[in-house]
Amino acid sequence: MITLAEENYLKAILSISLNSDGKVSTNAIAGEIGTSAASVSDMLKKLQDKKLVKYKKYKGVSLTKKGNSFATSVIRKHRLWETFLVNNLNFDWGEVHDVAEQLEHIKSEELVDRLDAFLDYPKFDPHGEPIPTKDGEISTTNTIPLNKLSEGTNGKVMGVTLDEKPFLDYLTKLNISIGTEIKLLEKISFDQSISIKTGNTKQHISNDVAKHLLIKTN
Amino acid sequence: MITLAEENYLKAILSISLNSDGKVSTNAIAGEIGTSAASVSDMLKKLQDKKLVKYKKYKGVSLTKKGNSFATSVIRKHRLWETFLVNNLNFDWGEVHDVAEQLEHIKSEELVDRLDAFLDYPKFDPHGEPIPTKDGEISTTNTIPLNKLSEGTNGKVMGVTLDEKPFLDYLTKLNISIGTEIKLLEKISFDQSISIKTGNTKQHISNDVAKHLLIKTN
DNA sequence: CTAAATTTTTAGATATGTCTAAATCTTTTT
DNA sequence: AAAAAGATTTAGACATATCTAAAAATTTAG
Ligand SMILES: [Mn+2]
Ligand SMILES: [Mn+2]
Ligand SMILES: [Mn+2]
Ligand SMILES: [Mn+2]
Repeated sequence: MITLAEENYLKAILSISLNSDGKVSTNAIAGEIGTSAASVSDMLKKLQDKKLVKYKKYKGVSLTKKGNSFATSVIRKHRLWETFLVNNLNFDWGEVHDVAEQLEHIKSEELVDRLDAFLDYPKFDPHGEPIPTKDGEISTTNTIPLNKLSEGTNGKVMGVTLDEKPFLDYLTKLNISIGTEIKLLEKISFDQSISIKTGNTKQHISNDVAKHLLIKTN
Repeated sequence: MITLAEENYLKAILSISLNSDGKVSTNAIAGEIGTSAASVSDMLKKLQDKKLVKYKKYKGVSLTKKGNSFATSVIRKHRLWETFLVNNLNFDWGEVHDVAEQLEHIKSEELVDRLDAFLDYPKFDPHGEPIPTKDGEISTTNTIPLNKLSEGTNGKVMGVTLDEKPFLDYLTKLNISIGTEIKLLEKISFDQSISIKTGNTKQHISNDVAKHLLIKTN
């Protein structure tokens, strides 16, 4: 049996390796989970014993096929639950992440399958993040983070890569949500902050915000 | 914070005290949870420290107001989830208990409220068991266990007091579900087994089965 | 290529929840 | 009212998951 803590470590390792390449470091995992590097070291040994990761001391870690499959399944459950919460229980997109962190650990294949069917096999969650299929496929989209676009480019917000409430509340305040058309007006080289136009209003946002907005250019 | 294990103990204490009176014994809890009496002793001390139970060594335990409120809330969540699983995800009534045992521990008041509204404030779960209201009211029904009825009585099945799969599968095989009209034909004094008539068919069931069927007489 | 800085691991504690075996308390028999 | 039986608690272990502090390895700088 795989425990809740183990699931969270596997998910963290997958998340990190999707946004970087090569082996995942102990410190990166500690940062992602909000725990000490010592705890991570301990856990990596256990995951190694269970053949869920490939781990060489001091050399970082990567998921085995089995580990990747578990991690993907947890992300699938997380995103399906988020979709349910927003679509059916009328939660706001900023309110669902914490509850989904709990629901993702409910163990029942049948439940996930039926929830998926009930939701009519959604491809993306309320944050525009792709929902892995039952057999572990994660669809990739040809989107670019807003901060990587060049000045003058037009595009549409397809998703966000952070689903914490303060961030999403700020986006709501900026009148930005999935589907919003955005034009990148100007990039300030001093701090990489960005001027954008949405509808008829100009706004200015930090690089930290821009990098979490996935844009599909027109 | 109340832990998952603590919630299960409180729920067990409430369940037992609903079907008996006076203090709840250590052994009864151990039996209900499927754990050792030693573990129960340990836990009762912790629950006492948290003011969730009133406990005197060797003298049994009872829930405080606070403990009762938590326990009721867990049962409410359990039954709401079971209702969701049957009504919306097309689970059979025998398949939902184990998953609900997990879902009942998800912590989010908002979630429970919204689920309740989504289900349109159901009063009973798929097994005919009453769903406590948000403020902890558990409706009582004027039903009698089938084994307590006298010969010749007619009635309707309003609920079951056991929701394990083997039992519910057997009921399905007997063509008995909630709403089924039953006539008690004969009680055998030797083993308290019972002859019944449902529709046009006569069947014979044990006392063990009959006692878990709640009947409303016509 | 050494020395300093950083990262990672190990050592030793702590908290939770469980177990078995032994001790103690309570209830039932005789 | 003692002895036996039964219920309950305590004692001592163990597994999981976490932490801080110290040691060791690796990486980066000078
Ligand atoms: Mn999320
Ligand atoms: Mn999401
Ligand atoms: Mn149930
Ligand atoms: Mn039920």
